[in-house]
Amino acid sequence: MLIAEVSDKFDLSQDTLRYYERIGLIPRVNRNKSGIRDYTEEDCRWVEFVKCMRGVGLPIEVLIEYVELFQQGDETLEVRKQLLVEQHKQLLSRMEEMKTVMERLQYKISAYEQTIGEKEKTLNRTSP
Amino acid sequence: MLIAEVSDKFDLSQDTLRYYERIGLIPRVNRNKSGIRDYTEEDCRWVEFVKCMRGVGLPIEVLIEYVELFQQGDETLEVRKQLLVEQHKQLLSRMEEMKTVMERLQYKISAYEQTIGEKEKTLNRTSP
DNA sequence: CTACTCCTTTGAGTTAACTCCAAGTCAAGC
DNA sequence: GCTTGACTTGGAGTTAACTCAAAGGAGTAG
Repeated sequence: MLIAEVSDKFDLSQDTLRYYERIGLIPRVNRNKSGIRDYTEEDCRWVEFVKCMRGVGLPIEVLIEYVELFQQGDETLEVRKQLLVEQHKQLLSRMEEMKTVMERLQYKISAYEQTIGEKEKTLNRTSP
Repeated sequence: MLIAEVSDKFDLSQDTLRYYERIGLIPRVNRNKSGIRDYTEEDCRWVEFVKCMRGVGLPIEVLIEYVELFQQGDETLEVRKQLLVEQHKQLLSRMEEMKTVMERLQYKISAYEQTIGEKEKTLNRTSP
């Protein structure tokens, strides 16, 4: 698969794809005889994985570390698992924070509705 | 309240507090006769509000707009409410995304546990 | 062969959100 | 009166995460 197709498929610019590879956010992609990137299925899965994880804010350094560990083989299974567990935990606590903020927003919204409702009542009383 | 206290209270650097004010993320804080910021209770509530909302990723521009609308008075009640409703919606969809990512992580973690478990069995079989 | 398009690399530029710095002011302590 | 320290301002510097640009190679169309 060429970079243009991967770019379309995952809605990431070619520059971003090259950048991700450069900094080790995905493993190095093979080139064909003329030096052009040829993404395998597995490369695509990495791209998709990274896009997904970045999308919810997992730090780049963590993902880079994950790729590095992955490339070191089976000895790092446990460490990789721990890394995922830690990120899962982080996501959970961020979600909890978001939940309380959403409740706060909802409270404020209700207060606005209340206020607006009262304004309208006043208006109806004063304008015949 | 002096900037140093506000800085401590909300764990934001003085630079950040000044920056927030400069870009309109909080309304302008009054200065005393010698030009030094003197935060009122309301200023503090703004700081806390902004810190909270930024913490879950509400965009700065949106918050700036909210402050502007607020300062325009009661005519903007409805618009402000809509703005909050929209942000509430955004948070909800981000939370849904995070939830599916967390499920995915959990799935991966289980797969790791499985694999590691099998490795150990093999080890136990081969080492007396 | 020439032109064109798509890719390559290296390195520089951009944007957001701070963060730091220099020069200056003011009030308090000695 | 001088020093100290916390503050002021405007503006420059930093970092992360892209994003763009310049220079060049490979393969295809005319």
